This record gives sequence, C-alpha cells and structure tokens, in this order.
Amino acid sequence: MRLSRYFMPTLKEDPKEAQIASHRLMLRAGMIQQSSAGIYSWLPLGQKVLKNIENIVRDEQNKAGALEILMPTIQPAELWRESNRYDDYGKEMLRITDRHDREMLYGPTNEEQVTDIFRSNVRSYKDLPLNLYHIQWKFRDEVRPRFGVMRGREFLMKDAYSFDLDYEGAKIAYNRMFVAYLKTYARLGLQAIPLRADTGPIGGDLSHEFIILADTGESEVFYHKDVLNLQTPEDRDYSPEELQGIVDTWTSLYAAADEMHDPDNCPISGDELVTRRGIEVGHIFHFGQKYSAAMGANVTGPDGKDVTVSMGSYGIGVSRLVGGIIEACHDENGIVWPEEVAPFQVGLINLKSGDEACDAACEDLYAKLNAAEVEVLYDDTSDRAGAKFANMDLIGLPWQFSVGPRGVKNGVVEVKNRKTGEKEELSPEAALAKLIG
RNA sequence: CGGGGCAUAGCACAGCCUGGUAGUGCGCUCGCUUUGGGAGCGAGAGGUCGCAAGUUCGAAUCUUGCUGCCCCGACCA
Repeated sequence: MRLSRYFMPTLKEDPKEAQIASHRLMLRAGMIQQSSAGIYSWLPLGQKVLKNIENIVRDEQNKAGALEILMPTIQPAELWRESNRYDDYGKEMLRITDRHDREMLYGPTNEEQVTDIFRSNVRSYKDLPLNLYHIQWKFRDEVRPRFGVMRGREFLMKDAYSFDLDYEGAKIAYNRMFVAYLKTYARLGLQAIPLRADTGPIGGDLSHEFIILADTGESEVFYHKDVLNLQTPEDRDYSPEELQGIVDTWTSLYAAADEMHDPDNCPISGDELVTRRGIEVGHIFHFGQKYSAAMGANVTGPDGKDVTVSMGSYGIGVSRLVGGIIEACHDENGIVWPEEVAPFQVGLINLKSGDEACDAACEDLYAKLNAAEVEVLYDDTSDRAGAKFANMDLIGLPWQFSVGPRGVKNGVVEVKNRKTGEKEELSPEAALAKLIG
C-alpha cells in the first residue's frame, strides 16, 4: 500500500478527550473516529488490526471444534422474556420498537438466541457435543462509556456456546475453550493470565476470566510469579485427559482479581505474590441448565428420556483487544504492534521522495515485498524525513526500512526494529531476507 | 445513577469577568527556499462561536431552557 493512496488521518497532537494510551494512540494513528459516546467508526488501519485479531480468534475457535454461525444484532424481546432477562437486564439493554410496535432489542449477548437455534434443531444426544460461536457486534448501553474501544457501548465480541449432555461433557467443552484461549492470546502476542472468577448465584468452579497485564488496567490482579513462566499449549489436538492436565497446571498457581482476593487468607507468601493491574479480555463460564431449562432445550438421551442440556458460554472482546494490545504494547513514541496483529509488517520510508535514486530503490523494494506477499506500507509522500519517522513510530509497524540518498549511494537500507529500536544498515537483499523466508 | 467540567476553523486553545469588525498555534492549499528524527519565509482557504428562546440599539460574551461530549465515583466484556 502506498501511503499517498491510503486513508490514514494521523494527528500530531493529542485529542483532549483521550486519557489513556490506547485511546490516544488509536485516535492519533487514525485507526478510529468517534461517532457518539462509546461508538466508533473504524478507519482502514484500525479495521485491518481488528480483522487480524478476529481471524486469529476465529482460527483457534475452529481448531477447537467450534462451528461458526452468525446471529442477528437485533433480537425479539420475546426470547428474552422466556429467560426472564428482558426485565432483569435493566437500562444497559438498548430497546427498540419496530413499525409494528413489536418490542426488539440490540443484543448485548446471545444466550437466548443460540438456545433457540439449538432447541429448534437438535433432538438427540447423538448430536452432542456441540459448540456454536459467532463474531458479532453487541451493544450495551453503558452508563459511562470510556477508554475508547476498551469500554465502548458498541463492541465486537466472539461468543461461543457449548451444549453437552451432562456436567462431565460440559467440563470437557469448558477445558477445550480454556486451552483454546491460552493459544489465542499467545498468538496475539499477549501474556494472558486466567483468573478464577466469581460465578455469581449459579455457583460452581467453572468460570475464569482472562486478563492481560497493563498499568492502565481497570482492576488489580494478584498472582503467583511463576504464572508468567507457564508453557503455552502446543498447536495440536488434546485428549480430554490432556486438556484437564493443562487446565490444572494453569489453575494450580494462585491468580485472582481484587474482588476474589483476600489478603489475610492468601495461600501464597508475599515474595511469591505479584500485584499488578489487568485488562479483562475474555471470560469463560459454565452455567449449566440456566437457559436450557428456562427455554426447553432438551435432547433425548441414550435411555430414551429427555435431558436438559448443560451449557457454557465463552467470550472474547475482539474490539476491546485492539485497545488492550496497545495498552500492553506501546512506548512514548507510539504503538508497538505484535507481528501477528500488525496492520502491515513493514513501513518503507522514502526519505527523499522525488530523488531519482531514492524513488527507484524504494520502488524496487516495494515490488519485491509485494511479490513476496509481505504487507508493506510505502511512505511515498513528500513529507520531510522527520515527519515520516515520527508517523511510522506512531503507527507501530514491526519493521521500518528507510531509504535515503546517503544509503542509496552506499547500497544500504536502514532496517529498524520498532520494538527494540535497533537499527542496522543492510543491503536491500539482506533487508528483504529478514522479512522473507 | 450521584458529583464536577467543557462546547469558538480539521485539531489544541485564547477571547467571555467589564456586550461593539472572530483570533493564535498546528494542520490544509499555492509559491520559493529546504530535505536523515514532526523545516523557514510569503500568500491563501476555512467558523450561522452546540441548539433555542430572552435581555439589549447591538450577544461568542449577560439570563433561562435544551442537547452533546469529557472527567471522578458506583457499575461493567
């Protein structure tokens, strides 16, 4: 992509409404534009990152055996009356009346919708286990939206729903998602920590939230220092026993959010305990028969008798992750994207557009990167070198290739790693080899 | 939902107290000089001062109402 043909309205100064790093940087990098409180348009750069995250999440869900569907954003109030949540949900639910005076709502989540799909179509235990997920926009009419896309009203979320015959089956489904989440966050370049979460009135021990560490996190977290050294599961299928082993390993070390942490009764010693702030980026939850019982989601069991299925739900805040990743990955100059989610792998900087030798060297590199299918953003504009450097640092592409008259004369390109800041002068071939192959 | 604040050019702000021709910086356009870490000079474009009433000869400025946005807290993926 040539920057001269791209739409990336960057800002030199900080917008006053943005208080935290991710919000400020997303606005400055031209990733998003606010439409109203907690509602954003995604501009090309932001959209690209959002899609990259979404695709990684999707890939890991598919690998875990979940099946992708797409449920509507607008749902009928009738379904929510069945679970009694229409009245319970309160003002956070955006209610809409259509032209026929029918009560509708913009879905804040999809348990009712997916349970309806299940009960309409699944009759036999032979069709279980089943896990359906979708990646769809949700709306929660937060009293006070803030922190940009981290706490918006409209947000993109992956939510999966598992259906099993009994608790034992549901537990396997839960563990499978648990492991899929560990793999997902690792691929996103994040160090995620599962915390035992409050299961509320339903009880049970099957609820975890996944948080990533960032100084601007909304809640305080307490964990055993060794949690950060645990091994991420391999990219392969695991048996139910292996899944349980991985979950046991990850949950045996202490980790809790502030509402679950009791300093007076902490099971580990002070020098093992680390306290930091975290951002919740996922939540998995076994809720048993709460919706299946209320809505009549039954299957015929092996013995010919009806069984109310056991369910769980598994959410990942996809749009929130964009902000979350920036909170975890930035410095004073801007964003520092992990390679897997970066909108482009490399920024190609022409330090003197219009100079014949520079232009030719850049065009050659640009063509070769494109041919090798390396995503490249080529700054071919007539801005000054300093402005180009600052902009590239701001948008945080993992690599920068700088081509100027001086380098061209010596047959070298300056290669900079955005994360480490290391620069080296390489021949164009050696620079290409760093990214290709 | 309690408390506080803000609304003037694309962005950040001054002007308001004490009513009288709408300003500064950045950005944008054109020209010249520049060109390796957000250039200099010159010339331009761009605003019914959030909306609506009111007071006044006259309102960005004073009064009232409304709307929007932000911050702290409670709440929350």
